Amino acid sequence: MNDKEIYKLHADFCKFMSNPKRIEIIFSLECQEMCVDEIAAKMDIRVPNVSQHLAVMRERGVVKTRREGTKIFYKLSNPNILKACLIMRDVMYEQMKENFNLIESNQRIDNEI
Amino acid sequence: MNDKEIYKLHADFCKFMSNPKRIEIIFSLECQEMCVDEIAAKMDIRVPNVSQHLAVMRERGVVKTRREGTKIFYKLSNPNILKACLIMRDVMYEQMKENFNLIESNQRIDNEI
DNA sequence: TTCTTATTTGCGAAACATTGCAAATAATGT
DNA sequence: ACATTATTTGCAATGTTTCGCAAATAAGAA
Repeated sequence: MNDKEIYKLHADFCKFMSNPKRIEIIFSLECQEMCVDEIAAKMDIRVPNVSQHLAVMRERGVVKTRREGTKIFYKLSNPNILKACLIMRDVMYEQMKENFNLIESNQRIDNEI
Repeated sequence: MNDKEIYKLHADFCKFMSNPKRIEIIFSLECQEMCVDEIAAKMDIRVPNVSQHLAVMRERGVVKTRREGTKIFYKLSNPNILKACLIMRDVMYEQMKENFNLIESNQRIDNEI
């Protein structure tokens, strides 16, 4: 397997991170297993749509399933997936704070001119 | 700002992770600043294409720039971005290893039948 | 100013992602 | 077998991403 193929697999594995609904699903599964209709109710979106997003993540091994009667429970396959999401959220928050401070100090300069 | 808006910003900030070329750029900037044509040469893709990917990341604050004459040097805005990428790559490698072991043990079972 | 080098931008074509809805499947109980 | 509940799948419409190419911009040198 060459470098380019690894980068492709890596990007494909991380694809779930580029969609707000999938990010929300990941955070919903932080502390508990949930089944499709529970997630759909919590997020207030349609069941087939949730199922489609979960399918994307299950195919890539981001989430795992466990059947219990007619219900299928979903959970994160690895707690480090949540860890990576939290790191990225923190970096984003830092970025937002810095940008806000930049605007603040520019306004101060503007007032002084 | 409500939950849904945060998830949207989060997904947008992580968008760079869902593309193999952008992942490769992130790893290229791991230890050093680089300018557009250096990255293009290293990756063997066209300069405008690299510039477009860098623009996506600069707009979102994933990379920062520094001008030096006609050259513009790019670097990661925060080392934790690389950390998150490395965590995801390791999770993926673990997953691949598990899947491989599953295939191996199924082959053993197949031979025994 | 004109030339050179480095980078960005605009735009169109092709590929891909997202969603809703209806229909299909799957397990279980009557 | 039929009904019920939970989930998935197929498909079409719409929206988004990616990429190549040509043209535009930006800094510096001749």
